[in-house]
Amino acid sequence: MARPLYRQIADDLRGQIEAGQLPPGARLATEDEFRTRYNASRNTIRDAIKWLAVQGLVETRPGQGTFVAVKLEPVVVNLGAAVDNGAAALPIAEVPASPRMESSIPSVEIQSAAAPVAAELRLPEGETVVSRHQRQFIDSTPWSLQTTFYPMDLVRRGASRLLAAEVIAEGTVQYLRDTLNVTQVGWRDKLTIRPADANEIAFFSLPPDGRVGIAEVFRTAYDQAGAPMRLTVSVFPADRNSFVISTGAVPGLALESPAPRSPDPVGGQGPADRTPAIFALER
Amino acid sequence: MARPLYRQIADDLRGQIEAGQLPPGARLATEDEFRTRYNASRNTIRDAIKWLAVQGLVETRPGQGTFVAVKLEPVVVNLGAAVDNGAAALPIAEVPASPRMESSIPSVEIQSAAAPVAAELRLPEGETVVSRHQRQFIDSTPWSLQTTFYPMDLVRRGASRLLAAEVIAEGTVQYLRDTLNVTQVGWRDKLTIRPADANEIAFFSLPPDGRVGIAEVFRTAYDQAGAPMRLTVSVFPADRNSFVISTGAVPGLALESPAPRSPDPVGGQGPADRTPAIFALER
DNA sequence: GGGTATTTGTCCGTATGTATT
DNA sequence: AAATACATACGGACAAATACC
Repeated sequence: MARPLYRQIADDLRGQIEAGQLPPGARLATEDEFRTRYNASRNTIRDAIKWLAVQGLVETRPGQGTFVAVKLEPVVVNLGAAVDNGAAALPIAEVPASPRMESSIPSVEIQSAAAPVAAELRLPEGETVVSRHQRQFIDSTPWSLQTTFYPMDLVRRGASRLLAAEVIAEGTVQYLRDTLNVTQVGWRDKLTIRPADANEIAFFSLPPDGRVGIAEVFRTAYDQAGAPMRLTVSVFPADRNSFVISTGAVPGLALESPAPRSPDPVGGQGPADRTPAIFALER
Repeated sequence: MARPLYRQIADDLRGQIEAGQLPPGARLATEDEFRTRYNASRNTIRDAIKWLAVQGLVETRPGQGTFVAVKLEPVVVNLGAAVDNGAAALPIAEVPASPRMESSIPSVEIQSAAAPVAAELRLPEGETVVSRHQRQFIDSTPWSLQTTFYPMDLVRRGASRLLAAEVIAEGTVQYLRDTLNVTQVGWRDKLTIRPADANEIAFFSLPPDGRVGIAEVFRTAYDQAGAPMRLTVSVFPADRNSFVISTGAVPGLALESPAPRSPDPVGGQGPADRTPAIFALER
């Protein structure tokens, strides 16, 4: 047996899909039709289709049939300088009006820091932290889950509004600078891909077999003393998001050629704390 | 039927794995043992194991058994300012000596630009480009595939060494500045997750069912005129790499507190063109 | 190297359940 | 309610990969 039969069938179907004979959204033949077409048993046909399904090439819908997967237009998430440099400095073209992002009211919890959180905030494991969790939507469809952790010490020193389950209108970066003279001078983003958990599968309506990965962004922000002041963890379904980082002088996404970005010291202005990433649809 | 039997079995096994009863690397019982333990048919047991395998929780090895997957230590890929700002400015701790990266000799091709390449380089589709492809290894294990595209115009104007199938020792950024006075002033990285293709599965020795995604980084670099001068596409298996982006003043990964990064205008120094990402092992 | 036992992989057939039209 | 189509579950047989003697 050179290649297993179900793989030969899968490869044949893959060829038809990639050649465009079966465009995205098209319905494939039924399992029974394939059974006679390929002279194979139904289970073998199902193995072939499952093979393609795991790779995200097709999806099956009970009672309806099997369909060529539609490629999702990726949402572009900006990480790095172009974003948090202050909204005023952004070329307007990078913030289109059409897609509207909404955030849920934050839910606030007092937690003991798990190991990854403690490590990023340089706290002993188990230390008390404030967690502010929000769900984010684009055009009412779930887009990301976001949790920000603050050391409890900030609250003790007077930043009591971190405990309020409501949006801090001026942004927590501004609030912490006004209240405690704690200024955000930079941050580090770490992006990792990992399998989705049950919560994420439910919130994002992902296929239940967990084949769609999750992009998890840890944003650790530092104050003027070089100490971590917050950790924001954002998660996005990996199949519908891209992440862009601009460094140095980069022309805008739009047509005009902007002036090279002046290398201002990066301050904490802007809405960096409310949304760790400004987004833009592409194409 | 509340939940399908194979899912109940899978959930039971998942619980044992997450509770640590079955540590990473441990061998699970054989299908036959599970068959009696759960009083189910072999195919049902296999469905349960396949469900876990798609999620990367276990892996099966013919003739040997089923094993709890070992989580790979992620390699950290730096994107953004900290890297291309010039190697001399890097805290030494970020470039550990232990893991050694090797690159293959570049293979050079003259190609007609596919749509994504043409779009990034702002060329008409089908325009001629030079492609320089390299395979990269860490400690002799495959780590990334990298292809850089240059507009053919650069060669016509005199950068003929782009056609040589050999490493350009001083770096192509330096070479293009010396030869054509084309200076790299910035770049944009775009990271996308997509399924692995057959080539990538073979090179990286990924599980053949394509459940491991690929992180694809498009780095478009711009010259002093704001025109794209090169496009580097790097691909990494998504299950064993993290990506970090530092913005503003960020303390080094090590213990010492470095001086806040001075906002120098970003030049094209350093090995940015040979390796689009400097790496560091973490933990 | 060869042979054998073990274990997973492939393939078939059948019956019944569940979701959708 | 009926028909259609995929999902679950069982059974069996043989192939292929691995380990061990």
